Amino acid sequence: MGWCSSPAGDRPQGSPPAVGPGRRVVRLRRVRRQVAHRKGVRAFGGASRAPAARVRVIMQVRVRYAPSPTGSPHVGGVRTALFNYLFARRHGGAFVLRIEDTDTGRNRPETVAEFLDAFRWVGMDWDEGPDVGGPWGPYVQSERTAFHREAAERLERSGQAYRCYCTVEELEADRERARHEHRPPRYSGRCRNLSQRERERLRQEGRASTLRLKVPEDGVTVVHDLIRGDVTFEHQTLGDFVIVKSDAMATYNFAAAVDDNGMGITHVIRGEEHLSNTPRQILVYQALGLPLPLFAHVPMILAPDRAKLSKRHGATSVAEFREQGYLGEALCNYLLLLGLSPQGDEELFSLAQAVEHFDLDRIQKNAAVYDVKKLTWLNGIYLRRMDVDQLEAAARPFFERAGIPLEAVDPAWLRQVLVAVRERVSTLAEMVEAARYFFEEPTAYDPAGVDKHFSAPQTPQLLREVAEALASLETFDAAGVDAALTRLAQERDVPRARLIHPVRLAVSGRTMGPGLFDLVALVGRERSVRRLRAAADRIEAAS
RNA sequence: GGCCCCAUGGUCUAGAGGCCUAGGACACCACUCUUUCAAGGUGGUAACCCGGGUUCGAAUCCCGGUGGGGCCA
Repeated sequence: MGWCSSPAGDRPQGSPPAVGPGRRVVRLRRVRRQVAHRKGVRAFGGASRAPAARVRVIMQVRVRYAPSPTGSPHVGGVRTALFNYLFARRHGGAFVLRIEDTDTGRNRPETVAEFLDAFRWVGMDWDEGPDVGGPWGPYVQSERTAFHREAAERLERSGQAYRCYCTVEELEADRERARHEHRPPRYSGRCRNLSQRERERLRQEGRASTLRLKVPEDGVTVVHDLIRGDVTFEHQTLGDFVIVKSDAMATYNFAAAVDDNGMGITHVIRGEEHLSNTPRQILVYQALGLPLPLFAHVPMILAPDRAKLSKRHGATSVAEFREQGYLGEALCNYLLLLGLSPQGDEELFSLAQAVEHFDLDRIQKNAAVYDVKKLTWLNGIYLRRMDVDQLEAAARPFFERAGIPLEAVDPAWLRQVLVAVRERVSTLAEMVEAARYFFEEPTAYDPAGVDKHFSAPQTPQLLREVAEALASLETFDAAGVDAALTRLAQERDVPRARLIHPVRLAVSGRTMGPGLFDLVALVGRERSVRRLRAAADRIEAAS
């Protein structure tokens, strides 16, 4: 059968023993399997039921990310998608998106667009998906129910699955008993060997039924995980699990297996939370006589309190980061750094560069806690290195949203402001606030600054003199402002700093910001002069 | 409760038995640059979960414990 699993004692040839696979062994095995794969030993067919048909084709890598549209995409999901994307691009394969919308209760169809949006924003594109279509569709699970039904019927007909008429109460009681007796809470098998007559009688009673897969009572299923090595599950602990619910919908494990096969997926790369489900899916593949894909379970991302990510942890949804002024490229870089280590010490790289170096071998096994501070640091770097035109485009919406309309603003001047201001901020949202006084009159002066720089008795007088000097300046630019202030400081025999600090506070309302001469030059002659005089007035009025 | 995964500073990580006096990054602290604040530069504080083995030698391999996480309903 496939390369990934085997009943007890029936190990595929060429597979090394499961005992203590060191990292090195794992890698060797990985290479070997990859080769088998490349040779295209077996064709992955759509609904193909002829595993005997061996076609020599170059096997194309096909991976998928399959989100459930039940909420906003969060960083963990996006990172998993990123890994899939990288793997596909690295191996010249196809990256497929499939929407798993069969959990009808919690579905929010409108979030599908959010997912696509988030993926595009971090820089991914995909070869097949609900929006672009493709030859292996449909790409929405609820439209694939016919495949699930067909597969289920096949299993029922062949006796590999059976109808179970147990009621919820009965199952609950079983589980309770198992818990008391410290046994695994698996299905009792009560309906497994029902006679034709008994089954008929229960049906007549009007009992709802589920379809369960017959799991071999003994033996094990081993998952040959590309990241974790061999993981063994005893069938004893699995029990006959439900593959079709009483409402005729396929369960997750069943639908996922049928669809992954039906869409020609060769590598299932997904979050670690699915590792425990994998033996069930493997059992489905085997019952159906389908070749197995390769599995790789990537570690999860945890919130700072080490719990699973959830809304109460603040910004974990990609949309929130975006609204706070993080850059898609920066988030992408950060997510890649979480759980994946580049070869050298260089931590800055683009998605395209990551493709060059991507290797499942370098994915960490343990869950990672995300740290916004590092993301923020990275974002600042991206902000500072960003092309100015792109910076302008990215920043505009943030100004508009902050109530600073930009229609009347000269784009060239805007870009200069952005460049001056981006040196000292980490996000676009911060940038807007840091730049506010370039667009609006300062409404208040920094209180600490007032104490420090407005308290000297001669300050109002000096500010007025600076205003005069600027008003009569020949060329109003940074160098001119610099010269004017220096000259005035000499004439009044005060240190330059005695002028610079009050002027900064008067013109910007703040004690920090870009170099003062650039700042004044950018604010402009008119407004600078006006603000200097206004500050002088206010100081005098207050004393 | 059963099963599964995982374990290097506060956080992300390097580490494939001797290159380890455990390396890098964020954060933190100090210094430096400077008209302010940042950025930059320099330096610093800080980790192999615990206990047993195996070995001449263990962060690294094995076993057990502890802790964290996940799945099952």
